[in-house]
Amino acid sequence: MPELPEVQTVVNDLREAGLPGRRILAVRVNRPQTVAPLSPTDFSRRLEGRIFEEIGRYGKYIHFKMSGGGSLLAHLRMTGQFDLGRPGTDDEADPHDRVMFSLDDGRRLRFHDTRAFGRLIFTGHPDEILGRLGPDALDASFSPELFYQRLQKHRRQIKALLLDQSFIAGLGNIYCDEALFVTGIHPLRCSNTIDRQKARELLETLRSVLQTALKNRGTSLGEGETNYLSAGRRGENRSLLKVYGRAGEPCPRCGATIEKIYVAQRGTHFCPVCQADYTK
DNA sequence: AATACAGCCTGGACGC
DNA sequence: TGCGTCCAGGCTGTAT
Repeated sequence: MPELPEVQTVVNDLREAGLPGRRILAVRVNRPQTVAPLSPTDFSRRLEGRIFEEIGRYGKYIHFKMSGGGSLLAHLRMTGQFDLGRPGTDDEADPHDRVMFSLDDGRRLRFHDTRAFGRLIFTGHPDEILGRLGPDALDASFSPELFYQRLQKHRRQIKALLLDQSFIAGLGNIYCDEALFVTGIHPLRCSNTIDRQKARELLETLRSVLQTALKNRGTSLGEGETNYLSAGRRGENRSLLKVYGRAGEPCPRCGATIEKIYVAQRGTHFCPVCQADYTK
């Protein structure tokens, strides 16, 4: 499931595949909800003729800056994938291709999304959406001191807070569990009980976990079509996960049994010994 | 302010 | 083998 490293991998792959500079000749919307709130007709009309100029990322959003000043914001949610390849025929139509862009070099950019949670938003004012997000987790100007100050402003379960995109942008369920384990912080610990030193350690660990995952092209968990892929390739980070998806297995650090609980309605994996410092 | 929960989806895992 | 049931998860909107 795409979090920051997976989204950044998609951005890198689309850049490398030469999407920047390509002009959209035609847009086909197979699932109207994917491009809401615009209608399929408006979405298509407003994008046809524009050139993909730059591709960036903020949090889990992909930000395509288009010629003429508009922006296409893409959120992959659970199963969204971009595939930039040769044009296909209708015979090969995939029922999960939600939107297709025909490009001026004969290729086709497909937005494939099995579970259909993903969104493509065309807007002239991307800041209205991106401005609601907290600092990007990898933004170097987001300092440990600022992170500490922001933790102090809330009295929330630390994992719930890290998952909140308006607090810090880019983290999801997998990398939160991993970073809390490495730092030895219980996922239910109250955010304002984390001291300056521990806050610094947590932010540095989060970044280290994300950077490592990025080097491995992210985490693919399963084998089916809902599995994360970019440029047709799996992410190779799964074997490095220490607690996520390992409930019932021994902790790699102390040998205690990894537990699974629910925090903010998400499956949460942790070691009850290494992360025992639970303070309400 | 923090939390809970339904809703959006559907493949895949699991149990019988 | 085949069928039914439930789970996974990001995010939004609503309720408590």
